[in-house]
Amino acid sequence: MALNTQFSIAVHLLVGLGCVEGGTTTSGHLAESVNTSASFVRRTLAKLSKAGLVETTTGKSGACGLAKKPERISLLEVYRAVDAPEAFAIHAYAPQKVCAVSCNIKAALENVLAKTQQGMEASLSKITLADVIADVRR
Amino acid sequence: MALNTQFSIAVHLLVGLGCVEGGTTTSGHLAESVNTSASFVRRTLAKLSKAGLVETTTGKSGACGLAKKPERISLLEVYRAVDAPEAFAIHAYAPQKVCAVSCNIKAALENVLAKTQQGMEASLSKITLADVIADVRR
DNA sequence: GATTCTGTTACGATTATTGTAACAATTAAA
DNA sequence: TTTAATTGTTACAATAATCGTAACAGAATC
Repeated sequence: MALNTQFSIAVHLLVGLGCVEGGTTTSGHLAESVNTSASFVRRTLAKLSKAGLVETTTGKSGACGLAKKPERISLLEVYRAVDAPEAFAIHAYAPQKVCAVSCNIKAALENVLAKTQQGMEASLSKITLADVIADVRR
Repeated sequence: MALNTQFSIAVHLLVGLGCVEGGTTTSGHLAESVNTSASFVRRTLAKLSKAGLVETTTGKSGACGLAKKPERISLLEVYRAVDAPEAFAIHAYAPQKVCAVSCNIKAALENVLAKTQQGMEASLSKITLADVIADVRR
């Protein structure tokens, strides 16, 4: 499997929960649909649960379901819930004192990252889970 | 070093080239400023060169310099030149025929990725290398 | 009390990225 | 003409991050 697919899988899981008969199912069934391990599903669901996007019940006949209507879940919330990686990473380095670029580039790159991140997040905030579900059903 | 720092390093290199006395320098000097290997610098510079952002001369007293004025280099060009990873990756999986979500989610996720990518790239396109250089000099 | 879930942790396998080294090609300088 | 210094490229090892697997505690139903 490719790397950094947490967000993608999280959306898949939520769409699954939004489409399933009765509105709830188990991590095992979700894992089949996503084709990954039940354990990874549970780890991801736990994050979504902590973020208030998913409700779970433990114990026998425990299950997972959406905590909110799909119309009220934006993909930005999902992105943040699974703490997916940022738009890009800034390289670590020991600034060379004699080099102005080396000393100041980090702050400048952080500005660039902030703007890039904002652009990406603005797009994510405009898409709701309901949009994705509608797209899947069509 | 953290992963996926290609874009960040590429910007660092270009800022270095934009600031250096005389406008040109060698991969060895750049590597010192970035604190990475000269070889990785050369690989990255080669991509930037193929994209027309950097000019290089080989041979003894070979060197690298910006191919265009910093005002005319957008960070989107840099991003594309180093083929940095996309905003997120879509997980690979074998669609389960009985599951509508599993069958259709991929296309829906591709739509999401396209929009997210657009948001990110729009932000990058608005920042020029000159902006970053000004930020470093300040 | 047994069963069947979730939540969590630990650890190994896998994969992608980065570092290192080597060498050919190129050009200036000696 | 030879030498030296540089880029461009490749191959491979080292490193780091992600993902899969397994195990187990806690919880709730049967």
